[in-house]
Amino acid sequence: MADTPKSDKIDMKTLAKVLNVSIATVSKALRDSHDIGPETKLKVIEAARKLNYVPNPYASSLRKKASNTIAIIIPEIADSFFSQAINGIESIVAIKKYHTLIYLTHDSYEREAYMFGELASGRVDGVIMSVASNTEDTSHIKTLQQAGVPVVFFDRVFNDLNSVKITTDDLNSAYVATNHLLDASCKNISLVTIKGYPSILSAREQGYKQALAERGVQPKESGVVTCSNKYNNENVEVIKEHLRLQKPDGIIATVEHLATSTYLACNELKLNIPRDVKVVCFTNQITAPILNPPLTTILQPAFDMGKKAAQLLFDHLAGKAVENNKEIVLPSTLVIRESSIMELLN
Amino acid sequence: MADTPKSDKIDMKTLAKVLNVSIATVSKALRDSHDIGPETKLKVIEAARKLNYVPNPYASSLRKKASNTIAIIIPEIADSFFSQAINGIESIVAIKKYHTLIYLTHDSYEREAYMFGELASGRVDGVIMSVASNTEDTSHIKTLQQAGVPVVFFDRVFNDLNSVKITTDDLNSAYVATNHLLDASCKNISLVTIKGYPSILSAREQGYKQALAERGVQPKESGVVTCSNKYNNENVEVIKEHLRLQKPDGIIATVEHLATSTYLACNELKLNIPRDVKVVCFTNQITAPILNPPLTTILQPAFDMGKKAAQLLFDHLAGKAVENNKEIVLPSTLVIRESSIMELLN
DNA sequence: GTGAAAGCGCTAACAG
DNA sequence: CTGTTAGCGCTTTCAC
Repeated sequence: MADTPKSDKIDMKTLAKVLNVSIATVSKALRDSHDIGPETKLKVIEAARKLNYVPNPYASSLRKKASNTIAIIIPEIADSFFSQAINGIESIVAIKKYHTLIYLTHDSYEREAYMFGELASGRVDGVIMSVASNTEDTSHIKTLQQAGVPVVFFDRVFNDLNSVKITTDDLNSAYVATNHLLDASCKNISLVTIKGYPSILSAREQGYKQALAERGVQPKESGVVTCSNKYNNENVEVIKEHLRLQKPDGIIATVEHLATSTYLACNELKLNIPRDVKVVCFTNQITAPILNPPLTTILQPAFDMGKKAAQLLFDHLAGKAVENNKEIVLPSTLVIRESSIMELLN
Repeated sequence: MADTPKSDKIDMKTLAKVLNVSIATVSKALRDSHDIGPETKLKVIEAARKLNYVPNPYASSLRKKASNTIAIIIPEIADSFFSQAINGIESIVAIKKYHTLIYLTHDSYEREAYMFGELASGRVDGVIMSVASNTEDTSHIKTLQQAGVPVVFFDRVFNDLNSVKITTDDLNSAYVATNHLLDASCKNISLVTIKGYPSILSAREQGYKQALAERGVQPKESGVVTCSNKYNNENVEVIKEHLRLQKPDGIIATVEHLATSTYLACNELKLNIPRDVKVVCFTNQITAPILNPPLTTILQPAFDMGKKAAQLLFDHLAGKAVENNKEIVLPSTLVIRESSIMELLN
């Protein structure tokens, strides 16, 4: 009834019949095997092209025990860091002519573990991932690794796992950002952050505290504002409350969407950025320069992190010796704009 | 040498052996077939769980001629519209326990056509796509459809193709935006846009021109600024040039990254938004309210478009009668902020 | 250089 | 209710 007239699928068998050769010959010719004569090869390839032959990937995967597919497992996608990282991964995957399965954990350990389960039995040849914020048990990851599937981590990594990790210098970036605010004569700097995220946000918090301590400021717990993971109005309220109570003159926001919340909170309280509060945020959003005021950011090398992760995964798949516990740290850069500058430019 | 001790893959055969039943019984028990006794079923499921059995997806796909996988084919991913749409798609895919392959065309017809080729032979059960800007020939799409793979379009669609399409009311949104600027007493409104994108940007251009015409303003060609597809500095120069020559007092930017370019161009020329130029942009970026000034946007229902596209694809896959040429139009909304407002709020 | 045959792991008839 | 059997479409020894 539907108008989808199944066009006659042509497979190797029919191809072989048409060409009056064996199916084995077709297979070898198409994979450019050394033991097929050049004319035969040409004939086969020509016929395949003409008849629009497309090999069945699953038959081939089943036989070869290789899927030519990788998985990307990340917490979320509507985030410029992750989407730029995907671009980096894709830049390599496309060259290798692999396929990419994408899975979003929405920062849930349960989903992450479920997804890893789905990847057993050869669905993918390798995995690139950034772990969910509430993942503590890593057995799902280990199980997959033990099954022979390499897992490369980027951004949010697990240090106790024996595998390649691509990170950026979170601790140092926060350290630099904090010092930058101190240099801009902030006396009371707060960190606006999110619960969880073991590896990465705690590194940022450490960098922040370390910088304060070195400058003789005792970091107090009340300087850390804990927001929710989701982009919502609640966070604006939490930050407003903090601004009212603690009256910080500097804020470091540790994740992208908290920039918006922080700006809105300041606006609603009629606090001027940077005069009353100076702001720095970890974000890759392209709108940073046109915010009110232009936002000082810690720009992460998202694309390159994704690209590097993919490169190392493919090195591993190609059997190249990849140091098992390799940890690559790509630098983030502090891009200074008006939101953290002392003297207004006018 | 690598420390990846292939754990003994356990398959149905070994599972059957352990349980002292036939392999068929195992298969049926696991798929909850009606003709297996409840105790046997339990025994099998229990053993499978205990031995950590995971079915080989490719063997099953090969046999069933169904992959439980769909493909998303989109121009780019570092764009809030597309990443939010993916979230919408994923919200359904996750429920259906399907898998998602993702392909980025980078707006290239050649890559798009290549990717469609890869999808023949059953790699996916269905496709959700937004076409590349320079795709004119649709034979690659038709070929896949004729092979029985349903293709659902969203956002950038082809009208001559016989399939489900999810769009937003681009023409009307531009029409509304233009009228909004006219109401704000703009006399000389320009459209900042991009070459190509047959379906969607031309609809926006039409809406713009139609609104002008109805208000007795003859739209002139010089009112349309053509930028490049990529986010770069060149676009800023093109827009500056236009601002200098045409002195528009209103600008409608048709794609997300042109908001940044337009703001930067105005800043560099020291043109005040909204006093000298009022700006409206098609964008879903969450930073719109904190720009300088807050940006009036045409907000597209990205998540819902993706979700609806996925729902209809699964309806089709489930054999439900889906009207073949169904076209669903979800409304965009004009969110008015300071960038297009006549009187400053102070 | 080419072909026959076995089988990857699973599902679906069909018998019993 | 359970088991036997025949493939899905491809790759890969191993004979010829």
